[in-house]
Amino acid sequence: MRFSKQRELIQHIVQGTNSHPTAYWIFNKAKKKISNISMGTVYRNLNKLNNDGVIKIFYDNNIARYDWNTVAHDHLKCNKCGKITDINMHTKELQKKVWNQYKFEADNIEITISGICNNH
Amino acid sequence: MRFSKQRELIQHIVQGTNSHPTAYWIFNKAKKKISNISMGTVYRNLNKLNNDGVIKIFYDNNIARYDWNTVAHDHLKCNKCGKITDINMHTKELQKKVWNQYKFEADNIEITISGICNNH
DNA sequence: AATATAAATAGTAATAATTCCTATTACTGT
DNA sequence: ACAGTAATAGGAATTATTACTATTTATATT
Ligand SMILES: [Mn+2]
Ligand SMILES: [Mn+2]
Ligand SMILES: [Zn+2]
Ligand SMILES: [Zn+2]
Repeated sequence: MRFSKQRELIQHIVQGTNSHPTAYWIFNKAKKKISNISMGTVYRNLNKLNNDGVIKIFYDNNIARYDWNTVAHDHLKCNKCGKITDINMHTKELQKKVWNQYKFEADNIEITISGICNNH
Repeated sequence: MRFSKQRELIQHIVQGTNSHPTAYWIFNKAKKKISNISMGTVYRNLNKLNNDGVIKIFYDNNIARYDWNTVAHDHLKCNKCGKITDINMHTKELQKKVWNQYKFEADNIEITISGICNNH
């Protein structure tokens, strides 16, 4: 993979926030440094970085969000303030259970819990 | 809520399959009975039925799927054949854990597990 | 340093998924 | 039967994402 300052910037933006940003948020942030950057470039590079395991993509209802934290973990989403927080459920146990009960070879477990966070 | 034959048909379609269909699949099925039905009508009524607790909506990556089974349960998605199967994890425990550890009031827990099903 | 190459980008068009708008329709009470 | 009104239907609009292509840029080779 060839170097590109666009991809480097996009990676830095994702790695510089805990907010689990959307592509559009990243695009707007990137524009401040590279004013003519395009959405196509943002999406192309986010997917590339995800495929390389540099960042992680996940879906919040029907929109993609990007996460610098590539270690398996889960999320709490507050319905009041929209904040998405990292949590850790031990999914290894679920993985085993699913194999024992359903003979299903799980390679990805996503748990998204929505509700009301401790700020309210 | 006023009666409409469109909504009745949409409800019947969702309740008549275990395939966790998308809006588009439901739309195509509905067209066979009401040829001029529109996507807007399909979405509006699916959301209405979901809000009334008649059916349940969930998201498979970035697209909505609809489920006649309104009792809390989770899903296995096969990456080879695309089949989505119902499973039961005890989310009550997770709910408690999240409250104890993070003081987060969970009102919805969605677990989607992807991998390879026992047909392969 | 100049050149060749192949990959990446910008800009735009296309597609897919969903929501919004407004004329029409159907339930309710007279 | 009729009027009033709120819900509905269909299509237009919006949003999110991907595809296309001429141009630019990084890197390897001379
Ligand atoms: Mn995270
Ligand atoms: Mn189900
Ligand atoms: Zn909150
Ligand atoms: Zn399968």
